[in-house]
Amino acid sequence: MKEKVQDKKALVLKATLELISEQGFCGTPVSQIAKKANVAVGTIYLYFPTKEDLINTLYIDIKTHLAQYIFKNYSESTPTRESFLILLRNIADYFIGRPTEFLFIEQYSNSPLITADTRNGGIEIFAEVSSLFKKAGEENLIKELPTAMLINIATGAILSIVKLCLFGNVKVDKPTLNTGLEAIWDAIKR
Amino acid sequence: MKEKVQDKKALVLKATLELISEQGFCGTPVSQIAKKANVAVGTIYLYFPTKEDLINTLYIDIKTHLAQYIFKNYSESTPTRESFLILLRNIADYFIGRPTEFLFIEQYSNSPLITADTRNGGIEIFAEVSSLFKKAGEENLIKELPTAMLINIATGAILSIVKLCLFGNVKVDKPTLNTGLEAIWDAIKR
Amino acid sequence: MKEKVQDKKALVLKATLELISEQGFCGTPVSQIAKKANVAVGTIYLYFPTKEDLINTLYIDIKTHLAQYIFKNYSESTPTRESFLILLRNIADYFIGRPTEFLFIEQYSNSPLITADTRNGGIEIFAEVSSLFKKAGEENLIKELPTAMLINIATGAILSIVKLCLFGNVKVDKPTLNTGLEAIWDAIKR
Amino acid sequence: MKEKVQDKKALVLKATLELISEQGFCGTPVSQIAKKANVAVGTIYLYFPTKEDLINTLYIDIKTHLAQYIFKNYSESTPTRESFLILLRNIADYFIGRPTEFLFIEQYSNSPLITADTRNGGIEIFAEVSSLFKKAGEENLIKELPTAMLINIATGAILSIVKLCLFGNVKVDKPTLNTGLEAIWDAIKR
DNA sequence: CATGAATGAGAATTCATTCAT
DNA sequence: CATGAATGAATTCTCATTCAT
Repeated sequence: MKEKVQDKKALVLKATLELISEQGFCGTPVSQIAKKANVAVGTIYLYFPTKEDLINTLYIDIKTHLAQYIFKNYSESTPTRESFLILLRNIADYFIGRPTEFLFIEQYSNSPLITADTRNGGIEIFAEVSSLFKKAGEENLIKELPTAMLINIATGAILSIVKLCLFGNVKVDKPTLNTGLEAIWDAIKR
Repeated sequence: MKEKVQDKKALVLKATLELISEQGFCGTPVSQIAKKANVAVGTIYLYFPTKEDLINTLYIDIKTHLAQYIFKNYSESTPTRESFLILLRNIADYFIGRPTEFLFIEQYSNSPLITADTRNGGIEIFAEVSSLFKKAGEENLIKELPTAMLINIATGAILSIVKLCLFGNVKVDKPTLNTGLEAIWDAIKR
Repeated sequence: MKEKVQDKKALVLKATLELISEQGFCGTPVSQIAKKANVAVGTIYLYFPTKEDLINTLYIDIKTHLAQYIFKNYSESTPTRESFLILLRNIADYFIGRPTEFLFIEQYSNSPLITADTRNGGIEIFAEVSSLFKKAGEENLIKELPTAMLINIATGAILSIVKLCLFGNVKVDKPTLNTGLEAIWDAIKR
Repeated sequence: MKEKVQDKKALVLKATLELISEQGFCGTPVSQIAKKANVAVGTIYLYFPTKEDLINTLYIDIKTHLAQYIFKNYSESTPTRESFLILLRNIADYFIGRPTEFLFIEQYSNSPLITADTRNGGIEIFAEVSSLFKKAGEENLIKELPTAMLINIATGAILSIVKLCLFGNVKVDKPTLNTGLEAIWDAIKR
């Protein structure tokens, strides 16, 4: 019974993700989402007060999911550089395996449709990542730049690499990708 | 008389840019654009067949403008690394001075609203940049990675730095920014 | 067990009355009635085939209740004028003590939502009142006007007085009210 | 040009009045109003921000129109009783010639759809009528009751008489109507 | 060229009603 | 009897686009 409910909600979110990342927010009527989710239009409004709410929930869900994924195989005891590369690789893996999620995030993280609450809400990756940078700083491994800037350089670069892997004209093989990740480290390291 | 025409067209594009980057495409009716541009609704359709066309034109305009701006102070004879840094700095300068353009590009470069033609059209930066990378490759200065990947790393990083400068919580001063740009070079360089 | 049933039905009718007289028919969803009545939506449809039926039942209920109330302290043997004033006072008392019922009646007695059946149905006050007017006529006490007109003058006036008492800016005290009722008699009397 | 505009607005109001007084507010979709007014749906929203606004405008319009009509043949110099009867007759005439307006007013003057602003807004009849009652009071012609109560008695009665004329089973001829109006005076007079 | 009133297709949202539990 | 999740028809309202002036 309880599973059924989660079922419908999840079906709606899945359909929304697929349609909206391909057609955009205004390009996809709620009716189409309903059809794709095999659900009545009214049912959507049973779980989400608004079409905008749907997209915000989706955003949070993906961010949360990503946050959990990012720390796979990650341990405080691992050497800093390696830790860093693991994080990068996890991000890459996550999105390369999920082109739709990637497109969605790329399109909507800067959209006015995403409320400030949503953008800042959800699980916090920042703290953990910051502590890694702090450790790296203490070990004199990285440049003397504001952590925020280092983080931005790294995330900007990694997402751009993912974009290349997913939609670029060239095929990126594993070793090339790895070298790419290491290049990001080179940007960060002292 | 010809200037007047260009005047109206430009006014419309300006209004569109400002409104759409703040409120999104579906969040801004054509009527609102008309009001902001001090122009009648019908006038807009004199210059642009479609609302979508408006946004696509805007996209091309900005890309073109950026392309011109990018090669300021750039010369083939300048040493490679310096050339590279000049390009990065130009990109940064361009967008830091134009937050609205930046927001617009961030939101719409991955949007289904931008047609394939538009995305690939306009003035070509790629050729010139590629030749710089080729030169750098011949000089053994950069990593043995596909040029596309190096470009993506660099552009991803630089845009992310711009985002930090424009909307981040920390203020980024000139020297910090410069060090950031150099960090990007570090990612690229062998 | 039977009482329980009546209980739920009554709860629903009570909630309907309160909500609908305040928010109007289209302003109050069945779901809201259910919530206010502490009952499931489906339960309402166990007792009433339709939302419209709900309002019609309510209308009949109130009319019936009023009809019973009207003849309090009324007796054929009482002098005509006094009888008349008793009826007026009973109507006033009934509604002044029941603002919600009053609002409901005022709003819906002329509404197309109330079916002809409902409007004419229920307990008949008319017969008894008519016979009072007939008696008054025979006693040469009242004007030579169609009974219907006399009745309309009286009911129009009394309901309007009630409205003043309930929602007017001035407070109406007992003696004033009584004088008002007597004024209505003055309209009727020869 | 300007007339055309007023034309459309007026057409919409007329259609609204006719449909809504017969079918009720929720019984008449905006689309139906548009059809009856020979106007596109969007046009309605060009003049009225909301369906509710439509009904409120209508209410004000009718009240204003009535207010103008009420003082036909009315003059301060006319003897008080006659003045009073003229007012009553004007009200009767107005509504007997406009059954639809009457139905509308009866249905909506107590409806929550009519905002407080609307109910209290528009042209003020009250002042003029009050001064008539004041004069009557000074002439010792009327009962010592709050003016508000006298007014309510009179208006309640006259509207109820109108209802009888319009929808009652008996036909009311001119002399009968006049006697009815005089009966209302009897209620008021000392 | 410029205008902006008019259009009506299409979108988001609501809500009376049903029915499986 | 009671429930309330699910439905989808119907409704309000928006807005891109047109066209007569």
